[in-house]
Amino acid sequence: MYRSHNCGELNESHINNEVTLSGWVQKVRDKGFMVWVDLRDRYGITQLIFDAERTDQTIFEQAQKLGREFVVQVSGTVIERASKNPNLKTGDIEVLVSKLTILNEAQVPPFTIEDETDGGEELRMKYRYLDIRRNPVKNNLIFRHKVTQEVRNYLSTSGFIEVETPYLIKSTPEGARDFVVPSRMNEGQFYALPQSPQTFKQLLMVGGMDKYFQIVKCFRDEDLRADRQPEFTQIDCEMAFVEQEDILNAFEGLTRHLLKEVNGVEIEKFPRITYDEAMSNYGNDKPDIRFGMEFGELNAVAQHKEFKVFNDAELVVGIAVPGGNSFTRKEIDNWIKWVKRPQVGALGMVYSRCNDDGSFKSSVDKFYDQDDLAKWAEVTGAKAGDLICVLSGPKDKVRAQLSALRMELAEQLGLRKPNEFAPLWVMDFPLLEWDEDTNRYHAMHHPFTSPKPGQLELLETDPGAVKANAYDLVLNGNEIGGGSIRIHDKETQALMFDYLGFTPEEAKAQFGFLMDAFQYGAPPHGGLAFGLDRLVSILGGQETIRDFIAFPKNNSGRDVMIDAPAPVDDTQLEELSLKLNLKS
RNA sequence: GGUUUGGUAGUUCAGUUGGUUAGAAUACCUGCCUGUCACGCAGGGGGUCGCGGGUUCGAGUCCCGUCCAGACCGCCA
Repeated sequence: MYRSHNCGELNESHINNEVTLSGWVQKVRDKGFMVWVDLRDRYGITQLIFDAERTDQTIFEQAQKLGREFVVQVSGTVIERASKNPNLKTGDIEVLVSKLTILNEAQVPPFTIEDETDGGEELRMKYRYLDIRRNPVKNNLIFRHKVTQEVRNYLSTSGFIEVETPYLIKSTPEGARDFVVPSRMNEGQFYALPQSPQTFKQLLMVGGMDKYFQIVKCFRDEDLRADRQPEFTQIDCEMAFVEQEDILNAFEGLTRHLLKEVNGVEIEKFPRITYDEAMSNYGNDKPDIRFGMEFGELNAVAQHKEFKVFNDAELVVGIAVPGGNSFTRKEIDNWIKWVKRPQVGALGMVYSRCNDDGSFKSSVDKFYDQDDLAKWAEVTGAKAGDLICVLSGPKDKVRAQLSALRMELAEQLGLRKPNEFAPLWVMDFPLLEWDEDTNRYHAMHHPFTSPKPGQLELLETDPGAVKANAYDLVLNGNEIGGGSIRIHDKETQALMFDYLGFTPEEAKAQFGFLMDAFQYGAPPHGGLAFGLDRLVSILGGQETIRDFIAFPKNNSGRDVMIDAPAPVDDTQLEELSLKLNLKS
């Protein structure tokens, strides 16, 4: 028996008990006459004591030689501490060791295994198994387990069935780049790893599994970000015989359940706004509504003077920065510099200080008088002490720029509080999106999304204006889920493919199986998929999803621990009938 | 593909205008220490300044190239 108890559970009630513990050596404090060892496992830390008087001499000397992260097994008596440590759950007791076994020695780890480690990101990733011993990472993994467990509980209780779908499927040209897998048995042919189980879950609806979910890995071969991994996990859900309202209710229920069970936060009804409202009020289809700073469109009150920059702009739009009048001139200049960075791309920024006496001082006083500026304040909702920041330019660009500024300002001002949760639904997304590169429309969500009733005709006249039965669930400025009511008849689906530029042959070759299925009694259906990694990290109040993934990939899609990807040897290539054609 | 920041001891970082033997903290090793728990005290070892080239009497420092890492833009139906 390696252990009778774990390192987190012993307390005063165990005093005088004989116990056996196993774990890692966190720390050795050798005072000469006594040696204390902090023994750590998943559950906590228990202090071991070796005493020159009470402990056998060979064991005592052995204890003095223990190193960090040695794996040891000890047996001994639980005793009351002479000086207690109120910061530790087990701080009232210690174990007077009578038997010590070194199960495995350890090299000195490359970084400290402590909550505040001295290790950098790269090193922690390379030795991730050591990183996982640390509380912050360990607790995140446990937190993730708790979330997925609650998801399974809630959905199962609601009658959903978890069904696994295949990982080796077929590549399609729409959407993200596929990871491809060569097939040995089918020379020259490739599987693709799924970007999502989208078509399979629709086929499950045709199969009559009217409430389906799956916690499933998805794969996209695109560049990474702090919140984006090439393999990631979705909570994928689909329901048959439902309208949009049913789906929103079902998954608002799930989200509410998670917030309550995991975070102890109760939220009544999630607000709903349309995509168009989100864009005009926040410049963004995933607004963070924990703080105000809503956009105020200033065309009507800023284009009547001789200021050419504004007069020539499609959109003049501003936000009120709460307390922003306390910014120094230098700080404001830095913000102007910030919006002019190529990543943001604004040409400049106009500002107006809202003084406490009700007066205004703007960077364009030459053009605008106090009455004008008062109207700006009214439109942006600025109060005394605020700073109005105004950008102008082409509508779509300037909205994106001001949105970036709004988020960065909120971040710097500490308005994005991690323990505050503000979910909302963004509704009525456009069905199609113009693609500059290919010079055609492509599906904003995916090609299986149904248009709003009666809008199919608009496809002929004004395709960009067609709204879809599509919705996103947004939490604290992050898209945590998205879905739609699907097309479930062959004719409409064929029409969609046609509009998206598929020839009938291409549509048949790529999605024939789906359209075939639609001919055999496909029920009306729709669903939604949550990004689990992101959801967990937001509920956990942290920014990077990597800290909630046991073995994440780095910025270039590499696993630095196992050093993947890596070349394969020639016999493997031979077997797969592949020949490399390297560019460098 | 682009913008940007960084790479110096095991680790995290400092290193001024280009100028003596490249420092600090921490980790590690040795010794001491009668209740430690961020233990303390004394001592010690530890460096291809990412790599290659250039400028210079002299380069961690300046220039060019390159590799690696981070953030962001493009991209992510």
